[in-house]
Amino acid sequence: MMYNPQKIEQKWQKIWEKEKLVEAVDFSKKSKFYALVEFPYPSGEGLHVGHAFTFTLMDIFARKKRMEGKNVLYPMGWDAFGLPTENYALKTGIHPKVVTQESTDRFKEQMKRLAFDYNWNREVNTTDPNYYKWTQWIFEKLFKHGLAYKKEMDINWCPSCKIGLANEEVVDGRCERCGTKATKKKLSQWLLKITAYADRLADELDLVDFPESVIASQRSWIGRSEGIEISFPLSETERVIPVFTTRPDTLFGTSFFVLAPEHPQLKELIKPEHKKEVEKYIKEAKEKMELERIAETREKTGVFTGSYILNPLSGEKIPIFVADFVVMTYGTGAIMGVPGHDQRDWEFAKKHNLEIREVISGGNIKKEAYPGEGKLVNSGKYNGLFFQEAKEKIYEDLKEKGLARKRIEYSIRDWIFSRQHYWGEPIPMIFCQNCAQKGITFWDTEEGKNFKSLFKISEGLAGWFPVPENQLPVELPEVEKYEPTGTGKSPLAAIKDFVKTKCPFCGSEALRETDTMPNWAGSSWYFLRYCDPKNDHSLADYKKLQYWMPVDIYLGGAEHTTLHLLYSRFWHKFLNDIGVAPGKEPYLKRKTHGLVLGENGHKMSKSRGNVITPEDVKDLGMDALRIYLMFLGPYNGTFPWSTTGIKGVRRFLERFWGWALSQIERKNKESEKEIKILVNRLIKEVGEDIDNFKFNTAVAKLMKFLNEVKGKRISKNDLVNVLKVLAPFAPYITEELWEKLREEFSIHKQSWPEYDSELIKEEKIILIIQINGKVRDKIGVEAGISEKKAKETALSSLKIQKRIKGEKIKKIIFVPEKLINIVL
RNA sequence: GCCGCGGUGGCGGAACUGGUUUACGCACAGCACUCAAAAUGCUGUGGACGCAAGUCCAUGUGGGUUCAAAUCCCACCCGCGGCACCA
Repeated sequence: MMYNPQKIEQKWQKIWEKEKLVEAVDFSKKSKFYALVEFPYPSGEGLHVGHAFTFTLMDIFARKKRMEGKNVLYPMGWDAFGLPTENYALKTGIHPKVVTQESTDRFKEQMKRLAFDYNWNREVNTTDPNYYKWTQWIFEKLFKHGLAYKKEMDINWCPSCKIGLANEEVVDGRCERCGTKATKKKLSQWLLKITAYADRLADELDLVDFPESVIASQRSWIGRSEGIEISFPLSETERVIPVFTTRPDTLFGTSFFVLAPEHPQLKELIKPEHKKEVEKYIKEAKEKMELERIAETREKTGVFTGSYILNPLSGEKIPIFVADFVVMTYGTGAIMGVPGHDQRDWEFAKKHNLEIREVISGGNIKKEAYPGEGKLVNSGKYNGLFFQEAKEKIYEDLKEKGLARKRIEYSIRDWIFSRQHYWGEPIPMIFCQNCAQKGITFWDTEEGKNFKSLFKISEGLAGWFPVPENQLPVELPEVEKYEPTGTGKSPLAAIKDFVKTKCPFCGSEALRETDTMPNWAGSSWYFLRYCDPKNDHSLADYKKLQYWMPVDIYLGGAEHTTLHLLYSRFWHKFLNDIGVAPGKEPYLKRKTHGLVLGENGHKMSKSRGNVITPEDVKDLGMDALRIYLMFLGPYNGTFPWSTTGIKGVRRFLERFWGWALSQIERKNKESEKEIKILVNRLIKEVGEDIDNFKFNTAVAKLMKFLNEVKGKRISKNDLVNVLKVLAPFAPYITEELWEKLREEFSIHKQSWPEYDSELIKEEKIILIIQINGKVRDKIGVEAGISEKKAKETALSSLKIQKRIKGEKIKKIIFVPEKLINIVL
């Protein structure tokens, strides 16, 4: 009988649909396992083999866990808010809701064809009002707890998409999506105080099993830096200007002082004779900023203000400059210039002929700044101290004078949460002009007064009220035009019925917020919703969350290590703080998957025309596709697609099919011992490979096994075990052969076979005989051979005798079960 | 510049708790089947020299540790990813 994968696929897909295989059962006594793979954005083009790669990895892993008897939660859903859908709607006039429905239907059908065995009864969709009701609910909680605030600010703006961008969405100064150069625009934006969780987001990475690279990326994104704030007294007034430094030990090396062009105290320090020059510089710096001053040459420009500041310990008079290499967004917007021990300061000093003073010995400061360690010199009473010690001492002395305090700086910024688009969750807030004028905030209302906020409430929120919870969700209204207005307002602003509402506090006319949330919002908590996807009363039942959470293994893309992963950890920690989600961390273990490139080695994209979809290889069969994708290489690698490669896998399945059928016909009673050993080893090794995410070598072992047993007889029992081991990889062919064996439906409800550990013990080993570490002979010997016997065997080898003739044996090294090395 | 990961045949990759380098597959070559081709099967395939048995050399480069290094250490080169006037 010919192997006809398409026929088999159609047959079993129908049966699996009707007769459910395995469900995830809430509160089952079996031990739970939560296997999660990042849910996709259902693009109009459908699923390609890159998606298939990722999903197959987890599908095999989850199937194995089920076979091991675990109660596996293995869900799928749709991260469906987003620009492409909106853009498509813009072009065609079809409602994004309709487009999304079509796309998700298509994805789902493709996933079913690929035999991804998800718990479809737990499907979630971020664009479903019953889902985003809770996304909005979380936002309101963030607001009430002081973690959401509004701020007039310069935001990154994409002139092409006409949308505000988060810092994370600007890559090399360009819009992450369309590549247009980002500009700045002043808009009033909602921000989330992720900075309040910066320490925990960094520290609690110790609690989870994430790849080293992910931890490093997250820590560097958070960018914690511990230092002190030193106040420098101005020479002419009583006032001080603080700086942030991690190197107080270099204080005596300060030969200049720099303020950022935007520094609030700058104006009063400009002396009349420098006014023209300084104001010109500030103006230029501002313009430069708009043209991205980062990308420009890093020449250390700057001008003298005419004013001086005093070294807080030595009293030395220090000139104050303004320079744009100092930025207002980090530290205090002012620095102490220590050219001897900071490269940027060194360059600035060179350019402006300022003194470069050595205060830490060990480098050659004539050539370059020395940022390393050493003893203090030229530092008065601190001379001779090691820099670490000096840090402490100087800090103590400054603190005594009230001129220093410990300070931690982060490079992470608060999360800009407003988007000026239609296809996103409406931010559920109402602005009341009447209350705003009276300075009334949510926390002045009856509800607000009784509300215990976990964090300090930001100012400037007068007149802003969350939509009462019983009115959630704030549904997206129908609109005629999806175009962003380009004025900085979302298309929702044009819908009067939507915008006009009543103030929940005073009842007078009020306006709804018309911005929507970024597409990171819905994905920041979806893993919780899978645990209880249809709950109307809460985002998920706490008991169910306690049962299923945390996610045991989370597979996702490298592009999400600093954004999605950080945002969702932040939300989870917050939800834990307010008692609606258990556990400090949502994900126990994170794995980063690789990428399948087009056949030409470039990233698959419609515009490059190198996209391969499952449909393109349907003749070869989905089992072949699954196995081929696993066989490409390690799960985290990047590989070009190869059509000849997948044909090789198809040949393997073809041979397997033929071999298995002939075994079924023959009805062998017993396998030879040698075959039994091979089967038992296969069970062990493939099982371990799956556990270790080594799917490529698991496939290699299956292929090797077939090569070794081809043409040989195997008992039914052994064949059954081989099928079970192959089943997670190739669900269709194994189900079909299972049926031919007249076994009870379905192979996918079976448990993972056990192996006989006695049987697979090696009886014979190949003893490697080396001379001076080079392999000179290999002899088959019994396992567990003694050192004495091994030596005898080695020395009796003719090849060895020839080589050691006339030489003196210095020593012989024996490694049990492995080798013997004769040193001459 | 800093942080993380990597560099093994013509290609994707195995082997990394130090102990047979190149598993498995692709590609290629020869043979069989065929009028022929495709498909399939069998055999071969790291490099150099050799008719051969065989010998020597090979895991980015250069050193080191060790009886023994793809694996550990040092320096350097290259590639990928992240961060970056961060004070």
